[in-house]
Amino acid sequence: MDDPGPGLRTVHRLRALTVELDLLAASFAQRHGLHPTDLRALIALLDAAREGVPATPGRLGRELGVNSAGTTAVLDRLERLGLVRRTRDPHDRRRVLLEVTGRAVELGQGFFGPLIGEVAALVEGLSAAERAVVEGFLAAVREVVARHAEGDGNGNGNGDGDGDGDGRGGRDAEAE
Amino acid sequence: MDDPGPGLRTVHRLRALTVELDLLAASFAQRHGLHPTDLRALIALLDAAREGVPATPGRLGRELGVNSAGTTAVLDRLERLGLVRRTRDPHDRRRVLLEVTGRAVELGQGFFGPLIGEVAALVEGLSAAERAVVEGFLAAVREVVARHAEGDGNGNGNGDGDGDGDGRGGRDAEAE
DNA sequence: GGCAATCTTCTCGCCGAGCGAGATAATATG
DNA sequence: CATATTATCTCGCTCGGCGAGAAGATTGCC
Repeated sequence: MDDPGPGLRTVHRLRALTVELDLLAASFAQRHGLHPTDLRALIALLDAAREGVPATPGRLGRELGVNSAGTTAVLDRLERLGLVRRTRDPHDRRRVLLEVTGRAVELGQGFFGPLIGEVAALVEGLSAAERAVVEGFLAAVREVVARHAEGDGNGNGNGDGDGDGDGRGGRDAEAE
Repeated sequence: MDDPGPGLRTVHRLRALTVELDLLAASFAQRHGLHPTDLRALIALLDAAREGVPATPGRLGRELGVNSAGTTAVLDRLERLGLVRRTRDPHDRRRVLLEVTGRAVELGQGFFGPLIGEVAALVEGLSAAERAVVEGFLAAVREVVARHAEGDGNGNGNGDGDGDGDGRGGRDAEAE
């Protein structure tokens, strides 16, 4: 029962949150006859649709970290469930374009909707300053995680005390 | 593109963060010959060890949402890798106690160490007030997520939570 | 134009993670 | 002491995901 510093305590809280979210996603997926990967794929496709990025099997597979064969299987399942439709790209007929159906959007809403609503309400109950703190924190953490994810192939030599010292520098690195 | 309210933007950021964390965990696992479930199991076991909670296959399986057969398989793999050791509980000899080896601790440090260090530093660079805001936000979100997880028909009583302090609540869900 | 290199997706065969059912051993309960 | 309960493990099976490679389309080079 050590008492870690406030930093560690917060880290721990954050991790607990992600665990909770994962469990929720897994149980939701199972309840709808989906596998965790299917749900991840669906989310990626919904995101792409929302952002207007054309979705293809290749891109999806890369995002999911799944083989092309596996990607085909995922899409077969999603298509069989009526959540995704495959159409050939008229401009490059090697490609297949993926479009999510209305049903997929509904499903996504069913999963995220209430959750998003509550959390959003929670955020909107904060003052502007508080909100800025939270957003800055999230963006900063994500930036850290992304950096670690990149230096993945080898022994990342980052234990060297990057020294950041005060972690409040410029964040909001990028848009998603 | 569309500009959702500040609430939605924050939600989106949070989700992006969890996705990033998942990918990192997956790639780390793969790099070490582990499966995602193995890594989750290892983390759960390390947590239990840190908190002084006795770890058993049954409890682990419940936390992971995995069958008893699957749990045995997970433990076989971890044991073969020299990360976990099984010993019979002398007080209740049906039980098997799980202890993580030093190697497992090292592995955990290798994964979380640098990340935790940076994020912790980041948190400690915040003022006390800002820290309170962040912690409050994380706790509130987690509470919301946990509530939804309950209503999701998933009976797994993962009360792990923040880890320091509360622990054995005793409210295990076996509503099924 | 024709031929080769390249890209995208899908098919096939296989491995193994995780499930259901049931076996086995130890502990509680009457 | 017999019986129910708890904890873990074994067996057989399904099916998600991987590697290899085929098939169709495009681009580049001569």
